[in-house]
Amino acid sequence: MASGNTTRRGARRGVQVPAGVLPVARVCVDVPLAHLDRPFDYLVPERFADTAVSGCRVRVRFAGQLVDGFLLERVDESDHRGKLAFLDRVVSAEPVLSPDTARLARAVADRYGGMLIDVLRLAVPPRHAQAEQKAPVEPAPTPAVPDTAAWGRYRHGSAFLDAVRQGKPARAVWHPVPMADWPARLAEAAACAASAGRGAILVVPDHRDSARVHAACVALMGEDTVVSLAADLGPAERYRRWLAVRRGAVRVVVGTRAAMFAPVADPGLLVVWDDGDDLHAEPRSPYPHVRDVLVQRSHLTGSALLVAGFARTAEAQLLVDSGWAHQIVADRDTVRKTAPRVTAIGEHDSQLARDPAARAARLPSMTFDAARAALTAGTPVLVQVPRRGYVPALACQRCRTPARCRHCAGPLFLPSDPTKPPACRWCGVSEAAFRCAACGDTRLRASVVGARRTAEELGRAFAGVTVRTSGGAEVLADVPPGPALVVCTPGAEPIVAGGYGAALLLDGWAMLSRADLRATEEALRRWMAAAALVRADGRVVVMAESTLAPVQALVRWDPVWHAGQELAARAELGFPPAVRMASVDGSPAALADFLLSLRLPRDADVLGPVPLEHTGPGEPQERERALVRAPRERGRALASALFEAVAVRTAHKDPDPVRVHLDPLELV
DNA sequence: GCAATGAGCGTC
DNA sequence: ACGCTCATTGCT
Repeated sequence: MASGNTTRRGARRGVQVPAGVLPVARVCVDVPLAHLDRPFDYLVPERFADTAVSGCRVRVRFAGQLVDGFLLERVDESDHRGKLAFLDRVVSAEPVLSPDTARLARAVADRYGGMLIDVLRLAVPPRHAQAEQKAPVEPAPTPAVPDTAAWGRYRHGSAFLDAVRQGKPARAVWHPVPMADWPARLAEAAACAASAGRGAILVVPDHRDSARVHAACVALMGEDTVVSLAADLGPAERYRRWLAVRRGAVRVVVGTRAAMFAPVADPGLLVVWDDGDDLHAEPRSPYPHVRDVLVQRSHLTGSALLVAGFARTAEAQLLVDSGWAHQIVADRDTVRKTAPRVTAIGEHDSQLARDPAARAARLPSMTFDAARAALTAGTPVLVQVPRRGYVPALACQRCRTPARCRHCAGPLFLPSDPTKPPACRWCGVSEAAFRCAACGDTRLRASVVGARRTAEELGRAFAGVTVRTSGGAEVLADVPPGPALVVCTPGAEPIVAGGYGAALLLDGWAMLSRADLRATEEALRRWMAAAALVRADGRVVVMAESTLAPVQALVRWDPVWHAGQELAARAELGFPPAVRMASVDGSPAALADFLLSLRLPRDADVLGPVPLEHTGPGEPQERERALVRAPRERGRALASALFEAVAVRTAHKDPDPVRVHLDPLELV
C-alpha cells in the first residue's frame, strides 16, 4: 500500500498533534452502559481545532470501536491520568447541543435514574446533512405585544401574562372555561414572551392540537415567528425546522412531546397543554414526562411555566399545593354561565327507558331526549364511547368500586388458573376472602364493555340522522355545524363551529372500573374534554353514578376540587404523586439479583415482585415486576439508588437486562 | 521458574 | 467489542 496516502486515518495517527488552544474535548459517548454514563476526555487534533466546537457531534474510538458522541466542552487539560486518544472525526461543526440543553438533559437523566446519552437521543433529532445547508439563519421579527383582554375573565390571568411580558419566572396551572378558544389564549401567552424578545415552547399531546395551536400562533404573530415541530414530518424537514430554532431563526415552537427539548435559546414561557394525556409520557428510556421536564427546564432557565387543561392532574395539584405554582381559574359565576348542564345517570337510576325508541337503543330516556333536543335545534350531538381494548379488572359486584389489595391497596386480578383465588397485581398476595371496602359486599365481578354497540344502536334509533365517527385510525379534526351524531373515542372529538348541542358520555362504567390508579382522574379529564365542546345552553349526559367524585366534579365543573380529592386519596394510600414510585422489570433471576444489590434509601420499600402478564407473542420469556416506593423528598436518592443498581449489572456485563421506570403512568 | 491460557475488567 | 492485567495451569 502507498505510504503517501495521508487521507487514511492509520497513516495520520502517528503525526497528529493536539490543538494549540483547549486541546481536550469532553465527550459523551453513545454506549448504552450505565456505568459509563460520564464524560470521557479526548485530544482534539490540530486539524479539528476550529470545527470541534462545544455541542457538536463527533466520532471517537472507544474501547477499540468507533462510536458516536457529543462534544460537551473544550477544556485546557484533562483529569484523566492515562493516555488520551484523539477524536477520530468531527461529524459536523453544527453545535446541536447547547450548554442549556446539556444541563437540562443531565438533570432529566438524574431525575429518572437514567443515562445522559438516552436523554440526548430524545433531545437532539437525527442528523440530516442536507438540512444543515438549508436551515435559515436570519432571526425572526419580534411580534407586537398581543391583546390579552380575554385572559381578564380568569383570576390572576392578566397578572400572569404581565409577568411573562416582563420576563419573570411566573408559574401557573390554568383551566380554561368550557368552549374557550384555548389555542388562541396559549398563542397570546406565547406572544407575550416573544414580544419581549424571548422564546416560547408550547407542548400539546397530538398533531391535531399542534395544528390548532400553530394556526392560532400564526394568526397572531405571522408565519415567520412560529414553527411546528412534529414527529411525522420526516427526518429532513424535522431536522431543518429544529435547526432553524437552534439558530435563533424562530422563537416560538409548537409541537408534541419531543418539543419539550426544543433548543429555544432564551425561553420566556413553557406550556404543557392537557398534562393528563398519556401521550405526554415519553415511551423511550428514561421515560421522561413533558410536565416534569418543563418543570425542570423552568427551574434551570428561569422561564415562566403554564400547566394548562380543562381538568387538573394530581401532579398539577401538587404544584399548586406546594406553592410552586399559582392557579388561574375563572370565578364560579363565570363557570356557571359557560358550562353546559350535566346530568349523571347511574346503572341503578330509575331513569330507565320508557320511550320505546330509547329502549331500543338501551338508553335512559333522558339521554335520548337530550340528543333529540339538540338535533331538533340544528346542532350536532357528540357521543363519546370507550376505546376498544379497555380491560377492566375486578370490581365489587354491588357498588363496582375497584377491588383493592388489603396489604398494599394494589388492584386485584383473577389468575388464569381458575382454582386460584384473586391476587394483587402489585405485591402478589392472594385474596381468599374479598370484602368491598366501600359497601362490604363479598362478591367480585369483571366489568363488561359494550358501549360501541350502544352507539351503533343509538344511530339506528335516530334514523335519518347523519352519523359520523372519529377515532382509531380515522380522526376527524372538525365537523360541519348542523344536526348529526358524532360518535368518537376519547381524545378524538372533532371541533365544531358554535359547539355541540349535547354530549352523551357513554363510557362511564368502562372508565371507572379500570384497575388503574388514574382511572377516575382520566375519566374526568376525558369527560371534560368532550363536555367543553358543548354550548352553554347545551346538555351533557354522563352514564355513571352521580355519587362518584369524578361525576360530581363534572356536574359542578370543578376540576380543582376533584384534583384535591384525588391527591388526598393518593396520599392516604401511599400512591404517586404523593410518593415517588418506580417499576422495575426483568427476568425473575435478573430482578432478584437487582433487588439484592439495590441499596434502598431510608423509608423506601419494595412491593412484589409479581409475575407480569405476557406482553405479546414476541415475549416468550417469563418476566416479573417489582415496585419500589420512597417518600417524595427521597426521590433523588431513589433515582440514584436505582441507577447504581443498574450500573452494577452493566459493569458485570450481565446480559439479562432489567428496566427501571420512574413515575410510570401505568402501575397495573 | 516461567510461558501459555483465560477470566475479569476498564473503556479517555 | 477490544485489549489490558492478573491468576491459574502446565511444563521444563
